[in-house]
Amino acid sequence: MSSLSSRLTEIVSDIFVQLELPVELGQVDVSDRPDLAQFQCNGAMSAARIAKKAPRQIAEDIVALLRDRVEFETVEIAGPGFINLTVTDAYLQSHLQQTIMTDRFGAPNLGQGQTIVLDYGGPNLGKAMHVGHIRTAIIGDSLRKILSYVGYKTISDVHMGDWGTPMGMILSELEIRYPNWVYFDPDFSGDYPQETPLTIKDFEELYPTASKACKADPDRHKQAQSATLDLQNKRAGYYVLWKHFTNVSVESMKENYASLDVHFDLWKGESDVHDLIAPMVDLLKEKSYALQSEGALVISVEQHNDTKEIPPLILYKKDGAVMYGTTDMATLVERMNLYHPSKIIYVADQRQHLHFEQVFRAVQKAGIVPDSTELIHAGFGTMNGTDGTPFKTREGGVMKLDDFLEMAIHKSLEKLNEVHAENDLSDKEKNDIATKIGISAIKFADLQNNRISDYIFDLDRLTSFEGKTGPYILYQAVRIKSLLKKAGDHSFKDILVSESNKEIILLLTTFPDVLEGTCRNYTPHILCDYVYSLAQNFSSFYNHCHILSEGNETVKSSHLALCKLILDQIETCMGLLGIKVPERM
RNA sequence: GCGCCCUUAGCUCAGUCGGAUAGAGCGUUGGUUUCCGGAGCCAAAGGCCACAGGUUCGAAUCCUGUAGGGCGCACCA
Repeated sequence: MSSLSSRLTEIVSDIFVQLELPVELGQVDVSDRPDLAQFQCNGAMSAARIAKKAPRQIAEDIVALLRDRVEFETVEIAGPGFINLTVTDAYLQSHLQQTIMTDRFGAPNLGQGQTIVLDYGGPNLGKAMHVGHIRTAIIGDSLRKILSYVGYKTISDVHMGDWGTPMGMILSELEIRYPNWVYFDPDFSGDYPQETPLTIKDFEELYPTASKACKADPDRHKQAQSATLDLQNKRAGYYVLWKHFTNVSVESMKENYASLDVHFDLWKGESDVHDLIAPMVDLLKEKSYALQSEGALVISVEQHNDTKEIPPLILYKKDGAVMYGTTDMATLVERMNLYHPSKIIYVADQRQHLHFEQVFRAVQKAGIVPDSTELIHAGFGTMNGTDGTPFKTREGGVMKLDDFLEMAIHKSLEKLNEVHAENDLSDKEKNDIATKIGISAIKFADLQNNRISDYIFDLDRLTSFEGKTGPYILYQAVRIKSLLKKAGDHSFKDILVSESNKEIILLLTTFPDVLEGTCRNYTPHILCDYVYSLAQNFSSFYNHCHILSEGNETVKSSHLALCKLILDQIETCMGLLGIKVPERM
């Protein structure tokens, strides 16, 4: 770690050790009271109990040893025993140049090359993607980028829902509608048609109709379950037809994810691990973990110190079909074999928490995943509308993902036409910029919330361009780009610390801490907060300090170098959030 | 019934390992442009951190209880 506060922590910790106090009490943080000092250490107060001395006395002892250090401008004690620290401008400047102005802004290497598998897609085959799929994609893809940046090798998997009951619902629905299709003729033995009988349009209506019918009629539901089982047993006609709609569906998903600018390394699904299920279950039977219960084959996941009842995970339903718990387990068999990851992170709705707990316990019990691999459910809140109930469009339906994106982009385009009324941008440029702005608004609005709390899907807020938004940050970055262009050729060298830029330089030195904090609980909102502060600080600096008219060449060059550094930081942070910065806007 | 999560400004949310005067954005009110891009900047008003106890030198943060809300609990994902 090479943030400035972590450097100071090293210095102060040494002194705590010298005084035979616990090393961790030497923790130095950015001050809560910038009017008093830049940094603070609260350890003297905690040490009082251990050392059985007055906190102020301990603070005095520590401060006596700190005063000689060249790093500090002032070292003071305040209140009950806060140690307030302010560094010299020279030290601040050298730290800036030696760590923050290096290739990755002092980013810590947390991953050390270890592998992390991320699972953040989960779209269902045969269903049009809607706004409900947006959170996992945005959060997951951002985590992928952030974790790669701090030294992990990441592998992301879209993990499609392609093997469960919804598949049987669609197949049975088609069989009811088109009983004469060859796919449904059990005696058919020739070659099935190469051409798909279905288009993506068909799916918009097909699944909702089938799902509704199954809910209303138990017999219809049984039919769907039986079709699911037949598919899982790879009944020829079903399987071929399923392949057709897999292809159609995946193509459309790829378009959706491409317009969101979300990437996956693997396009796997539940069905891909089908052949691993039987051997896995055999092994579980051998170890006596798989047991018959109420007609189903289950694995118990209770533990003796449980404070609650936790139901067993069902491996095979009584009709012999598998559910997603089983495919999730088998997927872990595959992931362990192929990648040996140190962590596997599932970015999925918090409502699935119990499911993941069951799966995690089951694979740990079965020895499929060793203790050395951490399994994490990074859950996020339920998506509600502004009235606090599950989100619906004004017409009461689900909002399709591409319609939503289109809305945001369209709104950006309108704003762009206002600003660039003189039409010095081509339509293509405008569309490109509007896309970047619209996507930035959506992604930033989503990521800036702590992922665990429920999510208010507020269209106006998600596509707003003012205040704490993606477009605001883009705007600041674009202003810097414009400024640097106007300044002409420059070699960026030293950044001189002065009163006008000290605050922003101090902020820049916290970047390594920000990354560390973001990765601690997989919460990109911490990074959002940082990049927003940075943009805000820049904007303030920009308004108070006229750069191009600066007469002193050294000062001007320093300002420009700082602007360049801030721009690079903003672009990097936004990149980690999955947001691209345009040249103009 | 059991369990998990939540409750912070009018609204939407931050608040990391317990630290000093709890912060943003929106909204409201006022100011700001002969000058680098005003999607901006400066400022003000706005808080019983749901409530009640407890632990602590110190609690929005930890513990217990209460109220309100959300969610989950065997063949859906």
